[in-house]
Amino acid sequence: MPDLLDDLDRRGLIHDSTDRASLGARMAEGPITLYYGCDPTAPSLHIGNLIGLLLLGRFQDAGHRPIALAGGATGMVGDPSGRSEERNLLDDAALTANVAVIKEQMGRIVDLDAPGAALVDNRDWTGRLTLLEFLRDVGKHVTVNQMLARESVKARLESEHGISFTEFSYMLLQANDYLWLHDHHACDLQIGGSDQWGNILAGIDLVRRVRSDTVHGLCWPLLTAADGTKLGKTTGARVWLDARLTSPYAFFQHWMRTDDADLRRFLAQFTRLPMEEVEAAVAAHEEAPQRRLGQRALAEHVTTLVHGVAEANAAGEAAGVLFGGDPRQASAAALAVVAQEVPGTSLEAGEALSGGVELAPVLVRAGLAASLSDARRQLQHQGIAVNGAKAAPDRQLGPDDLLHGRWVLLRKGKRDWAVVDAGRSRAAHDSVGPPS
RNA sequence: GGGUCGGUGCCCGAGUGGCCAAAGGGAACUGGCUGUAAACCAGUCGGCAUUGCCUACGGAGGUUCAAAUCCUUCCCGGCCCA
Repeated sequence: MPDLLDDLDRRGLIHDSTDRASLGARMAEGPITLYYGCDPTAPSLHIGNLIGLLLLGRFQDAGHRPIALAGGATGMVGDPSGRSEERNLLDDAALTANVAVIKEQMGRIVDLDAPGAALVDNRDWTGRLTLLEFLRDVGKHVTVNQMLARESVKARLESEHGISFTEFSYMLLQANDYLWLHDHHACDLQIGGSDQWGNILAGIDLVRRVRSDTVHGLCWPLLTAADGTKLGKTTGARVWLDARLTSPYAFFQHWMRTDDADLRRFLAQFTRLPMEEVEAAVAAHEEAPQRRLGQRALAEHVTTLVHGVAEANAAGEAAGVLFGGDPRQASAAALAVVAQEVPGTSLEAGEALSGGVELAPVLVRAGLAASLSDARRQLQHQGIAVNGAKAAPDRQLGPDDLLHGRWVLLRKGKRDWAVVDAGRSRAAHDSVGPPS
């Protein structure tokens, strides 16, 4: 087994760390307890959180003890890091629901039932902390001068939006988490994205001041895709771990579309493949980039990790049908798989194929267009294909369009597919419309 | 609390009575070229309707034939003063 820190280095996962040598020495002594926290600001984690969870897993594999923290308390306050504006606060019910989802998702990626591992919610200890205790036990150890020096605070002070006292206090809550975990779980390492570095340092300082103990921090570079956009977004929207928000098929496709330039890094950071295999996969890919072997390997690994083997296979199979060749040649069984994976709709009452069905409203229902205007625009621009063949702007759906007597495949642009299912009632089938 | 400046479409940002659904940039979408990639070129980018209507420029009122643009008031923020 190679040295863990060296391995992380090769994967490009170490952006910054507290004294590397002493951290290495501490890890060599025996199992270290480390934590990674996610705030429940949305109803699901997204692929950006995957790095941290996987990292917990990497440490676990190396014999260390991971703690996943759901920020039930910090989520109420809102982290100003990387934010140009004040956050909107979530109400209690939404927060509680989000925490439940996040906990489940964390457990899916990391084995939190293993001995030494833990899943915690910082609301459990922060919720009962009184204001006076907080001011005396935490606030007293931190100078406002230091807090003002933090980049995230500075940026907000200079912006016209300002920063509320609530968000300004955020770093103290997170620092207190570290202290609490250090006290109760002997946690000596906190990991996070580089945007968390300031918060992590605040915790390390607090532990040193209050307990005179040296604890560690490690952060990975905040990911951006090769084109400079923030990671975790496809077509402007986040890629969620929740299958209801991002279907396994869409999830799979997100990775299939990875830029060649990002392949090595993503394989290294989003999969548990040994680095030798990552290098081999990249080398194989570069032999014949047009075969997209690297993207496929990446998509299969990550989708399996998040949604399981069965879903990953189904998504891959559906992609094979859609991108393989002429969908009119596909078997009924293959189309059934596609219909499961791709967004879909069915015919409305009153829409009879024999009479010809207007395409635009169907595109909207299937989620391929945002509005009728948008749908018409796409048709006008030759952006829509029916069963793989470009559709004229006045194209209507008729009985001859049914594949295997049941399905019509619609495509927008090169890669967005949807299926019209004439064999099912609409109510049971609609599956469009995740939040943004 | 006082003064002052500001709140524009997904984001940034012009516009300061009609020619404004609102310049420009970014993002996004489609087409072309490709490898379900990148880069590049072209088009699109509030909604409904096939050249007309509706909804929009922080909220609510008002002035006017006509307001994102003027007035009143409320909410939110920056800066200065207390």
